[in-house]
Amino acid sequence: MALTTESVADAAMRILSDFGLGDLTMRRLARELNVQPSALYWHVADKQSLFVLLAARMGAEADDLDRPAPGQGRLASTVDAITTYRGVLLRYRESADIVLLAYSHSGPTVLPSALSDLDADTRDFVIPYVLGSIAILQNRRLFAGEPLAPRTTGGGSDGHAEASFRTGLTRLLTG
Amino acid sequence: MALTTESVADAAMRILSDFGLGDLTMRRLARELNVQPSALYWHVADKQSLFVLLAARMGAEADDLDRPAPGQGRLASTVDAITTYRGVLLRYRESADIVLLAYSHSGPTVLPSALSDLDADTRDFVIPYVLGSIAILQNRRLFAGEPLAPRTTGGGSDGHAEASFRTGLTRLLTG
DNA sequence: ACCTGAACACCGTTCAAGT
DNA sequence: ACCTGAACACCGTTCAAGT
Repeated sequence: MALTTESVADAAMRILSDFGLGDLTMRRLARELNVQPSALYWHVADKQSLFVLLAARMGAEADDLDRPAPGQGRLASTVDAITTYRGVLLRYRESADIVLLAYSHSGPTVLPSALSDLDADTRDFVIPYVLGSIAILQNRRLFAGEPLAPRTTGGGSDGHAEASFRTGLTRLLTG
Repeated sequence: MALTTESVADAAMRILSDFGLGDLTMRRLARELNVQPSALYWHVADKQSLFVLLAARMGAEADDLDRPAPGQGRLASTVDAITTYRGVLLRYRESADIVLLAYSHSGPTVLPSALSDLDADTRDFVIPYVLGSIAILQNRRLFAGEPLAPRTTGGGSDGHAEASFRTGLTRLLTG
């Protein structure tokens, strides 16, 4: 049952999706793993670099989910892939705050390829839009306070919010 | 020298612009004001509602600065006003994180009129873009770590970052 | 009405020491 | 190599009690 960087990140992902960012503390994480808080620092430099790990995982998760529909233009499949990413982030409570930090710190490597493959100029206004939209949505949910929420974990669409997201995204991508 | 909600907010703005969000704690704030931490809670409900106060101040500050240039179209003057707001936020280290929280919590009232006057549908993709862009820029600066930084406090333009910001903004506003 | 003092229940991180 | 134990320097918030 030895600790690894992976097992630490796994536990962190679970805490994040089940309880949120407020409960994702190094001490809580250690408790969950039945070790002393100080043990974590052997496997991870500090909390910030744990965030980078988590962000990269969510990016990879979106890449895995994303098999582009055939007979689709470049624009449409990019919009779809980014929307898939949005769906992934929405499953991890305040993930957008984490990704925002991690991206500011480590650059596009923490993002899914749908975003990191864009040319640098496009990235500079698409990424803020994507992360900003999700962050606001997630913080709104946080304040709405769902103590035992009807978490729509099902793959269903998001309704108006998702449609609006796609509209803005399309405007930014069609310069 | 009695404490007021305003004097608390004033001190908080000073700490934010001089030292950043990491130093903006209730205890530090109390120390600066020569009172016990508990004294603050008579004037402000909690830290979150202090953030709402700060966000509203920055919105108002942008409104004050903004005298629209004559002979300009609606689009151009909106872009200018929002760019002015961006300039205000950039003077308060990690302000975008605060405004993001405050906006998620309290809605468009904490924003400058250039943003709150937009119709609801436009707001839904412009505001995430604006706050996301500034948040990323500010966090990048934070990690770049300027212990005794050459803070470009002068009113000079921001170069590429500002130009890119305006481009994206224009795309979003011209549906 | 406005503030102090003391407490409660926490944080992230470091580091000698153990195995 | 990997982890414990103890410490350091903090947090936000509450609440009885003082003036």
